[in-house]
Amino acid sequence: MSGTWIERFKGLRLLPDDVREDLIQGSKVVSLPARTQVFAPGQSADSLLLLLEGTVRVQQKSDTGREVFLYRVHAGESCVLTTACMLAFEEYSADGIAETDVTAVAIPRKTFDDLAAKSSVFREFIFTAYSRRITDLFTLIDDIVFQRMDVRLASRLLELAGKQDIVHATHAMLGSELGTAREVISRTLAEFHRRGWVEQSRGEVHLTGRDGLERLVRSAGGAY
Amino acid sequence: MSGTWIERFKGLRLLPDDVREDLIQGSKVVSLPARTQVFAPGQSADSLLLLLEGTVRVQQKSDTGREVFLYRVHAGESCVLTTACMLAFEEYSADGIAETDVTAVAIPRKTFDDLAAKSSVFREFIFTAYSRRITDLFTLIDDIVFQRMDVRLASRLLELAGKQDIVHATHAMLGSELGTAREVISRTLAEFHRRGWVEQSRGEVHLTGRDGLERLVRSAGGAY
DNA sequence: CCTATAGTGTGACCAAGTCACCAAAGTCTC
DNA sequence: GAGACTTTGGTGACTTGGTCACACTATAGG
Repeated sequence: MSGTWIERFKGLRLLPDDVREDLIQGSKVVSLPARTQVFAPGQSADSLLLLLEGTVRVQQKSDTGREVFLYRVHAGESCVLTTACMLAFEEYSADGIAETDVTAVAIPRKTFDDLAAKSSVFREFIFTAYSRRITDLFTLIDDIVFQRMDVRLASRLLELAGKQDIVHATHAMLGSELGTAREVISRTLAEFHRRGWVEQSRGEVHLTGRDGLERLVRSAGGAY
Repeated sequence: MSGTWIERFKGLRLLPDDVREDLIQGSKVVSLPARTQVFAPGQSADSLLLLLEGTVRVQQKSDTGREVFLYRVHAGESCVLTTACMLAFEEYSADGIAETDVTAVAIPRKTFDDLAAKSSVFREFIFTAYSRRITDLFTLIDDIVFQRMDVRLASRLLELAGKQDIVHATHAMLGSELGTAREVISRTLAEFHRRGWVEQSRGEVHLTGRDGLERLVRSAGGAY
């Protein structure tokens, strides 16, 4: 009973065998191509998704037509907030878009409720996922309110680059990630360039001075 | 079995009798004086609170020492986020303060988990509460990012005034509610005064032209 | 009364969002 | 390849909002 997708989720490894069986039987693995709308406001979700591969971008459309980036779901995480909706029979206000090709486990409402009743390990898994997401939202709010844009941009660039030294994103995309205007990104990147921290070309940013960016982030007590 | 506090929570009225009994036996009603710290970061919560009387203000302390107001829990609602922490064994990053004298039902972890296993009605109650809170947070983020301060202040004044025409709060308090500086509140209120919408005195704001405020809020597609 | 303190008012300045453009780099079509 | 169109990035002028410094005023407590 090892080698199933369950092993990929730390919180589920401790599930007793019979519950595992239920979970595997009662759910199915699905694939979605990049740029699919995974869920949308006004469309009541009927499954909880656990991501196996790819990333999903969750954002909120404002009344004014603009969008705020809320968070990104990575492989090994779950779209908990879909659950919120699923269980609360409430309409969702955020929408999710597959950023890459995605494979995920879809747990339908019925299976979910059965497992929540049956297994305390499963309950804990769900609540931990919630908790983490909510904490992230708190951090996001904090950032938006108190953190300077240059610090937030530096931090996000480092995050998006990962181990590489390049970020593939237009200024407009970066602006939407941080909930700010493209112009602000352009100006801030120009400043970073002046300081020798980045080189730019169309649609990409090369990090040529990570340490500068890192120092900036640290100096502000940032999260990364 | 009517006339207990359970009746005050819509989502719990449908609980079967045996579960009600468990809930009442396994929890207790507590009272807290105004300004008590209900929960704090770094102090792992051991009960879920359902508010019977009073209000609790939930805010997040920033690294930089300032605070962001997150939301207010009213009578008939629950401190769900405490739950997140409680169940996830994670440390909480927000803190809650009783704004008034408060009475609440405290459900310890053990009871909570038993009920979650036993009753689908209880599970739905919990998830609905979560869902509502998360949606509120989304709306908050949206407001912070896209809404003008004058609209937000007008909206908040109307909300705080309720059916009365007076708000008891200093400029500093209003500033902290909206995550902005006292000076901004002073200036905006001065503007509202010039337009004949409010009169001010020390520690209070009289709404003398609700319609003006309401028009401002509506004109921006506001939430109220 | 006098003084401390909490609450409020204001001006100068800076950071960031908005608006209106323009310029440069890629794409498509013929 | 030439020309038209689209996407992306750059820039200046202006507005809003946050920060800092400091002055003024009401009120509570001696």
